Amino acid sequence: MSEDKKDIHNSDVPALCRSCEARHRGIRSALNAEQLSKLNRVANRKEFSAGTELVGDSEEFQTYSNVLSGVVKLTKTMMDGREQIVGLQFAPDFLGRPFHKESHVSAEAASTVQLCMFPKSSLEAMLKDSGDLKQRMLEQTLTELDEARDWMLTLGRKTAAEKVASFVYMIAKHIDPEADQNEQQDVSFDLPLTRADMADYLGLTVETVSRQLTKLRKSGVVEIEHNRHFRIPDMSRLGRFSGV
Amino acid sequence: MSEDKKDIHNSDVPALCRSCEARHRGIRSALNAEQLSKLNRVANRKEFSAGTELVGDSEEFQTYSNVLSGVVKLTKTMMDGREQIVGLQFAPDFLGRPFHKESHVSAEAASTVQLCMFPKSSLEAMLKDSGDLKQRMLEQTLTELDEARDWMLTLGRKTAAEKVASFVYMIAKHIDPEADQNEQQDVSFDLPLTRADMADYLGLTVETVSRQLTKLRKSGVVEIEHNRHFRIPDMSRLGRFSGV
DNA sequence: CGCGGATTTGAATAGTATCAATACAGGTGG
DNA sequence: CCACCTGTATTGATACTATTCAAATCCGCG
Repeated sequence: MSEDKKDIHNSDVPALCRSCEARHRGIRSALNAEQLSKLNRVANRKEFSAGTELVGDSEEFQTYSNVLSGVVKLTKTMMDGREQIVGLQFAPDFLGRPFHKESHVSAEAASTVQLCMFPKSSLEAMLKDSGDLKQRMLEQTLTELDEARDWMLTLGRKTAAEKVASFVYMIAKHIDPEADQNEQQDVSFDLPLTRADMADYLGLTVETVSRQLTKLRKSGVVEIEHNRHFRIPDMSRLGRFSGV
Repeated sequence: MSEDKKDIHNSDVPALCRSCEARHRGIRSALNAEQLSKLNRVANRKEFSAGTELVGDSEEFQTYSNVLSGVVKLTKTMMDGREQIVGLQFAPDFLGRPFHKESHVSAEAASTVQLCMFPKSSLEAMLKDSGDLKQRMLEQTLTELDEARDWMLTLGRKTAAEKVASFVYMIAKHIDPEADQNEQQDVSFDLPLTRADMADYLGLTVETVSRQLTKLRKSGVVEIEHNRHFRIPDMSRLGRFSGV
């Protein structure tokens, strides 16, 4: 409480948090420097390899996290095994569901993931008396709700071709938020997800995803190398394929 | 600021707010009695008939509202007219998108709707210094996010039959939150939406919705009278049709 | 009682899923 | 360094679900 703000940016913030990307990107980070400094005493950085289950469905969780790097997928699964990805969390997103004992989704590392983990109680205590933290939390949650609603339109009303184009567009824009409507800007990236993940995100089968990617490739909208590396020569063109 | 709490429950709260259902149901109301009392000076109750557009897409909105009665649908529309409902707001839900100038969904009265409306600035001022309000807001937003994610599973992975059953189940449970898994409880209600609305919520066509409702009726899972009145003799049975 | 919108029903079609086989990439051990 | 092996991705043929187009029926209402 009596910490000097200047110190926060120096020795008071341990290497753990200094290297934590969550400090750098403003908007979607639920924690600011001062709060991170308080949390550092109990925080704890861990790495998980792709496929690791971080939180099971209906499982009681004891920690919250910030994503430092990699991608976490939030999924829902039906009894017979049908699966739907309902959210993707990139750095520096906050991971967890305040005010609920159990998670109603399961969280899995989609790629290698680094998390900064801290106990439930620590965050909840901070949430209680920091209006600023609540505010940031509210903002991230509202953003996630907006994204979920955008995705509902995709799931409910778009064709397979539009779905796949929308997905690629979404990822590309996440990599380079600037590239957009106007000029023909090019973006390239390594997709952190498998075709199966794409299918689970889009409510399609792997085969359909693959076929639609082939179509996009043949029409020159995307270039794909080694399955994972994508290049979009013209974002506005891809945008047109995703059906606005 | 110096208002006496006792008064809040009497004369200080005008008829407008005394009758406002938002005061009665705890969880999803973003406003408590004290806050309502402050807002009452600028609040304003209005009624809209089914089909009225409340907020257009990309429109700058100047007011927030609480839903007093009826149902508001939040929709997204594609250029070519394809439409998807991305949220339904019942009393006493809060309606609006804090921290954004424009709405990214359009809001339309699905039935006759009564709203308690107040200016953007009033709420935002309150939000600034009331941690409690932020908290309630955060809770409603998290709940809406949970609901959106549940619905993503429905949109992405369920069959038409399961979608329709899921929708009826969702509405029934909204009417009677108690009725549920265990015994064969019966619930009945008047559906506040048209078949076209159901289709837009489920990502289906009206014809498919109609066919699936017929199937459900013929198998005795639901009874339907005059198109709008539904009775579910056994909620657990309906639950089984919606595919968990 | 008749009108207009909403709903149901029917037949043909289109879009995805399913099933099956092949190709490819990355990692391992010889 | 190469051959193999395993998981991932692509491609093909067929089946099925939901859409589309068309028509009939129902419902609320003047």
